[in-house]
Amino acid sequence: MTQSIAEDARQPAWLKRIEALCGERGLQLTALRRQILAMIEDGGAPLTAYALIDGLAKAQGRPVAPPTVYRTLDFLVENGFVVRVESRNAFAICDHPGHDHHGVMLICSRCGAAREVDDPALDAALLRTAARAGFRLDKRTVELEGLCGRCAAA
Amino acid sequence: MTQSIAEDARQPAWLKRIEALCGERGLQLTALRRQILAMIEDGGAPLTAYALIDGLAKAQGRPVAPPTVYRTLDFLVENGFVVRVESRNAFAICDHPGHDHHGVMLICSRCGAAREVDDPALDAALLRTAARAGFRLDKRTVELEGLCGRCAAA
DNA sequence: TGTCCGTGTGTTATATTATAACTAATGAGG
DNA sequence: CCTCATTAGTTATAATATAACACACGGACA
Repeated sequence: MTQSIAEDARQPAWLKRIEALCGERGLQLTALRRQILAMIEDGGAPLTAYALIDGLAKAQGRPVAPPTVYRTLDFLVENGFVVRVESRNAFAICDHPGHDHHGVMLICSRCGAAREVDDPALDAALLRTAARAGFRLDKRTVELEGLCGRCAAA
Repeated sequence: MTQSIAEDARQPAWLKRIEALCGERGLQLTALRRQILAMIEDGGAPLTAYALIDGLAKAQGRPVAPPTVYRTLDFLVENGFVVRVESRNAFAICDHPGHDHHGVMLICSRCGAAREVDDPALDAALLRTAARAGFRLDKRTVELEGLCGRCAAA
């Protein structure tokens, strides 16, 4: 209601993008969904469902049951706003929301940060690999673990 | 079971390979480890730890506690004889034991079968992606889900 | 105006996946 | 024989995830 123009203007790009997509698709970006998106974004690294459950409980001053968070994560993942990091049982903001995310997740084993990069050449290589094996590709999980530039320097 | 001596002599290639590696490295391929390898191989699809626990319990006629199986899986994975399929919380025989497995796992969403393929071109693409991001790569998790040739035909 | 319905959230209980910490058996080398 | 290292067994519990049902709320529309 009293949302100032200034605040509106400072809305991060990723959130604007997601709001636009929800508008287009008739999806509701509720308070809970926003809150969970914000927690994931702020985390600096992928967060587990239980980290979100705990954070949310703290923020709300009362316990939050797992299904509340898992359902919200399902929504966010299904709609491509969040990516599940399989090798960590964790969740990260998707850098290319809307598109089926063909991104590669680079996960630093030292600082825990995850960065999603999109690489058409790699993508093409994946498609060729699948095609050569006679495989009809639906979903990709590409997660690379190692040291990010910053941690490698240190 | 009609397991003949002839069959023994024809010990499957994967098992021979693993035995040889254990010999080289001074590792013990114990009965439990063999049994779990065999169960995974026979499964036709990656097996979860609890599927192994249940199968083993049935085979031995008495309960088997999780740590027994998880420890064995740790050994097999650490030594590159088995691969963990992250997107399924399951375990599959590694097709390239001994080498750090840079394989790609192709998982059929219909029949559940998983096939590991090695593709140098894809591997090179992964390395380039990591290098371009200033990332020192340690470990790869590449899992592609879709329909295998057989299931796609049906 | 009221009720029906779809969507989102809350609640309770439970299933599934995984590990910590300690004990016991076994076998190789002194 | 003793000692040590490795493997496996046992007990308890932690961490991750889902099923099933109840409640709230707002929009469609007779």
